[in-house]
Amino acid sequence: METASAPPPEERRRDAAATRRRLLEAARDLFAERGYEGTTVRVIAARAGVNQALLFRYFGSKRGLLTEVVALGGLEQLRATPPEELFETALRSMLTRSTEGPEDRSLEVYLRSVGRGDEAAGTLRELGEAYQSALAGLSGAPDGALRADLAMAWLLGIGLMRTVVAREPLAGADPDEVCRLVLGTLGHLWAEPKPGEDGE
Amino acid sequence: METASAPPPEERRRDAAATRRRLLEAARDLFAERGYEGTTVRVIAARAGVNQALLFRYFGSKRGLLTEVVALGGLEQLRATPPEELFETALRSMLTRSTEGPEDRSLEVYLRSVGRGDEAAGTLRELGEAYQSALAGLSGAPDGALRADLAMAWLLGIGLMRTVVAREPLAGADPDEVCRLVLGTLGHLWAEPKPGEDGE
DNA sequence: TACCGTTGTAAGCAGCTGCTTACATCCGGG
DNA sequence: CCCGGATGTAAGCAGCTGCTTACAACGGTA
Repeated sequence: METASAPPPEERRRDAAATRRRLLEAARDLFAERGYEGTTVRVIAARAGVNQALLFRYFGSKRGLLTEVVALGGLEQLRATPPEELFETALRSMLTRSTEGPEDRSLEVYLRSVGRGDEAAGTLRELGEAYQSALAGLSGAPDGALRADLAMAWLLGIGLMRTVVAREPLAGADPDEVCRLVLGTLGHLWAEPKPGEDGE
Repeated sequence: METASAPPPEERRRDAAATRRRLLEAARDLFAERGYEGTTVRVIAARAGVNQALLFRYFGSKRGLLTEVVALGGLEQLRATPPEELFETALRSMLTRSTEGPEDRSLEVYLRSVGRGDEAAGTLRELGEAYQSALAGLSGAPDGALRADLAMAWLLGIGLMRTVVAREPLAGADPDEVCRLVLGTLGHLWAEPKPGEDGE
């Protein structure tokens, strides 16, 4: 069938690297959609079109898979995005379910995986702290970290409300409109003065 | 010990009503702390000091228990609270883990139980819509429902961030301070104009 | 061609989940 | 007293979870 003149990729039938990548991509999307605990290894393997035992061969555990997913495009891409665009980027990617191209889903993965227990704690905490310190600088206030946490909390809540309860009008709202409302309001959070202090 | 002059309660050893109530209270607290899916029937029964089979005798299913928990202090107490105090009341009860007295935990139960799937959907959706319409009136804007959703999303996110990831500084922050920041910021959400429209 | 590590597969493990069943025990009314 | 429904208990069900094991099949190398 295929002309043998093109040697390189040619769809190898047994390809560990490709299998790893497919698992990684399936896990990235599923974790972002359903959270860590809401995603089963069987579903990950199925979406990747791979036997689930291979997940454990290549990543050791479900937790190990999460670690690699987060490490993959996560911290690095975070550092490449200017802080003032960080929140809007994350919010927009959370509001649009397009999922095309290698977007930065790391914040989304983090926020959606936050639910329930210590299972996913360690790895995700690191990513969360990185985002926290990036956002903290946006407010001149000395409690910038707290304000950053509140902003992330809102992001988390919006994501859950949209995809999990899917309640109208939030679920079907125009992303631009939601973005405008949230970003406009958050501007005031950064500026809100501490009690007993003048502005910045 | 006890004078026999008071016949009525006297701690009956087999008391269906008391057992029901203990299960209800245990479930209310646990659902608020861990969410619906994060709470197992065995844990509920254990905290209530009751055999878990009785949970099914009295409520039919875990879902049935949730329905009664929500119906209990939920919608009724919601209607008794003026809308402008609703958000602050819910936020405060979420920020303080005191858990003393029969507080209105209904919004907390709702928000914490929102995670994952359709399991708890029906009953909780009703409660959520009641809160939504109550909050929607706070903004004069025609998209008040959307803004109400966004406010509830923030509440949900703050609760999850505090109890689940327990990340500093949000986890240990002074409730009054958090309250002030959030309420101050939300004031701007109610006032934020729609594009192409003047204020209200 | 014969070999052997790499890759893929099927089955099953223990532990958890919500829920059910069969059975003790209490206790008020006859 | 004693019977029978109400109440409480122990055990177990099927189905799910993350994970492991024993084995088959491929394919580069010697």
